[in-house]
Amino acid sequence: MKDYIDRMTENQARQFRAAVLNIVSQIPRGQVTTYGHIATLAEWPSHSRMVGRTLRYAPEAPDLPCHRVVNAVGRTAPGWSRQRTLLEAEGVRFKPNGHVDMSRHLWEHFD
DNA sequence: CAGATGACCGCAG
DNA sequence: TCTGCGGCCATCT
Repeated sequence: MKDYIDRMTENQARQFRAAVLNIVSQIPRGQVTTYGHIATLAEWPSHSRMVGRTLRYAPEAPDLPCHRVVNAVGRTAPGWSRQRTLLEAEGVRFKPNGHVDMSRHLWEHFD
């Protein structure tokens, strides 16, 4: 049982952000992954919210496919309708409820 | 320094 | 399938 919380030092926060950007840059075209999964791959589980923050305030780099990141149920980022357009252009299918068909496009970072 | 916020998550109901 | 709620934790007010 966890009776205390590990807090990030500034240096760890820097590495965390770098790891997030690195992971996102590896998402294959036509596939998506989740904030929580990225946090886990970055070795900081439970920091899914920080992943979202990192991407929201990250500089819009052309080589950073942050549009391939959705939440656990496949919902796209609020206030960014263009994300769906970008994904559909890659062949990503959306279900009638407006969510990405995760069973078909979820990227698990297989090596 | 206390309370609110969010590109989140998972479990009920 | 959808909504609500509690938990989460760095930031913001």
